Amino acid sequence: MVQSAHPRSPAKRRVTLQEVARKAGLSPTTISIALNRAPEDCHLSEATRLRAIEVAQELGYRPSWRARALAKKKTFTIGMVYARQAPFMTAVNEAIVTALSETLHEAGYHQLLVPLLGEPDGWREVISPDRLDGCVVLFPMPNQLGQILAETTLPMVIINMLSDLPVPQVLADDHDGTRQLMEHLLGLGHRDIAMCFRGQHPHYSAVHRRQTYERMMAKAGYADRIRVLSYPQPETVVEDFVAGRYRPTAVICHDHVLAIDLIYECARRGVRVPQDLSIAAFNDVYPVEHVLPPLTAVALPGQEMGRLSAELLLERIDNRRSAGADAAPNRKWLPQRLVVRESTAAPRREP
Amino acid sequence: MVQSAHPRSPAKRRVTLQEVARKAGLSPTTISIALNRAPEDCHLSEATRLRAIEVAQELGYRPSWRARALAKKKTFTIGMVYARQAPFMTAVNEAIVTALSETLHEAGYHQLLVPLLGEPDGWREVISPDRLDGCVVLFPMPNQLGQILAETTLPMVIINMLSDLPVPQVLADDHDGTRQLMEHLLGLGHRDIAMCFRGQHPHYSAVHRRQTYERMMAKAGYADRIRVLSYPQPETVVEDFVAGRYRPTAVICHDHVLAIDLIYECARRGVRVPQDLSIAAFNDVYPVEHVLPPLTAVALPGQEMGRLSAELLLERIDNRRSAGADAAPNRKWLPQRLVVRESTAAPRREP
DNA sequence: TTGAAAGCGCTAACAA
DNA sequence: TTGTTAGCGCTTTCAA
Repeated sequence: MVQSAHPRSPAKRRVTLQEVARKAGLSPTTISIALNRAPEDCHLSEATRLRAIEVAQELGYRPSWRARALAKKKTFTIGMVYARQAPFMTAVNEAIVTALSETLHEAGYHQLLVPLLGEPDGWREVISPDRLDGCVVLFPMPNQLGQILAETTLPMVIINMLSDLPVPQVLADDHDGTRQLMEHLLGLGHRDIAMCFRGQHPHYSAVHRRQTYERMMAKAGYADRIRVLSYPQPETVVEDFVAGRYRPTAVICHDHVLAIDLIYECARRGVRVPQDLSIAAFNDVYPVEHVLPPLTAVALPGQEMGRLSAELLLERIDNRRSAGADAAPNRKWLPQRLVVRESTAAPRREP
Repeated sequence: MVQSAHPRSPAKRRVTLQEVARKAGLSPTTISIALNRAPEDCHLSEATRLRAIEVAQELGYRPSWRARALAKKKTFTIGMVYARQAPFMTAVNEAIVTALSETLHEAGYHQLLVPLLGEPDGWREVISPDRLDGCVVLFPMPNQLGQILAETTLPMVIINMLSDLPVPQVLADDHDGTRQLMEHLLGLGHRDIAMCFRGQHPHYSAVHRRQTYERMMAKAGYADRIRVLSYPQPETVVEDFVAGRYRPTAVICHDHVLAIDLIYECARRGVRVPQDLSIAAFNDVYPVEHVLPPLTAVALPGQEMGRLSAELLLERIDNRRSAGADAAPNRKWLPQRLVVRESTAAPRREP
């Protein structure tokens, strides 16, 4: 059983353009053009074009990604830069990353995970035009990253963060989201509305939500009822409520985790939601719809943010517009959507 | 203010090895060796070695990742291969991916996202030794992927799935996890224990959990009380319970989403957990600890799975052992951990 | 101990 | 319309 040199695994050597060219009796250049250029703008005789394609097919030719990357100075790779652990799977980022994948895939790009591990010098190594064609920066952003981003010429887009860098920033319109939520609550007849945070948040969403909350309370004539709670433990809110120290009729939570903790603390202490207290949250992600009662929430436009980010990035990659090409930050505020569920209702009539 | 040719952006041309060599009065080869080899096994005079490093430093030399990839036939990139999946699965994958990132990072590797979008031919393009040094396959795996994996020589590891491919598979020991949970429930005095699935699951976890459940019920003398529920809607379980059609004292849910829906349906219908019914789940991920009552759950060893996968992969990349080098699947079963919380308790005494 | 030369496999400017 | 010639920037024999 002489198996002519390949016993079982034919040791699959790569077929190169050279070989296709030789076999076709054409030059590598010609093959390259025939294979890569669209029929219309490839100035080759139809005969040679087809012959090139045919021979390539016949030999099972597959272009070498590495060689192409070197020659074209392009890796068709976009870095997903993030500090937290695997945020690309995290609830809020999931929709963003999924939409990014889809849009980038259509354009022939892949995503490289760039978790900010180890020393900043290592970050610089990968956040570079040599390794990537562009990058997307996700929340949160460590301080030392700013310097690196400022120095590179790599095209980039910053998602869900405010930055002074002169690059596109895709953001959620929290002023409008909060306005919608406040209108909903005010419309139900609430006057004692509190806003609740867990600790400090330098994030723009915290600032904007708070600003609009306070502005709308004032505009509705309830300036004296403004209350921004910032407890380390959500239990405190319910304890105060039960003890009668502070009894709002509605609480807006800065995020879904907080709201879910609060809703369960209410259940535990016998505070009925929404009869005794309405609860609303930001971030319409699992499991806000699966708790009792299902939460009214403002949804981050994750899909739109992902798609727009990809488009902005691809646009400036195509235009060879690198970082620093813009004079100022270019901020895109995307609208949020209020999803009303059972956790908010009209307050009980005042005694 | 004559700024000697660079107004602000010095148009940063890349510094090459050639240039460093010229400036140092040495050859590119020497510089390359001085920079990349460890001092001990780089047979260069200490003087030249230091000179090379010094000049490289001085010129701000950074090796070209693309050129190196071409020359060394290595991209230091690992593909994360996954199909679009139920959102709740991402929570389970998060720990796995995070641990993978850390271990791979230490070894100098990055991760490329390989969502299985578009046509399988496109998948083959990227799941290739030209583009990647290895890949990790995550659950679930589309049928057409099997063929591609079987044909490539790319080193790989399959996570949380059973496959006939002769490659390493990192799995959770569901027999043991279920045993722990069953011992917990039987120890509490439960006899009418049901196991609940949402629809069909070809996944090994469903099979193993069920097998061990049935085996242990039988061994405890409750063979006649075995009940495997597979309702499309979890409400049905609670409806039956309330109507008295079937009243188990404990239910084991195949996943946390199901358990949370169930716990919530119980609250709605007035079934007290755990007094009337104990509920336990698989997958110890958010928010099982944040619901009322917090759920007893079996934790998938995500971190260990991620780390082991990375190690197995790196090992066979180093050994140049590619797919097909093994004769049979190499399955690693990692232990799960039972986390007891408040959703399980002793059943009420029988009337 | 150091360097010359030949790849790695493709693309792109320029000729023919 | 096709082919020639240089790169792309580094690594790696192998010779000096």
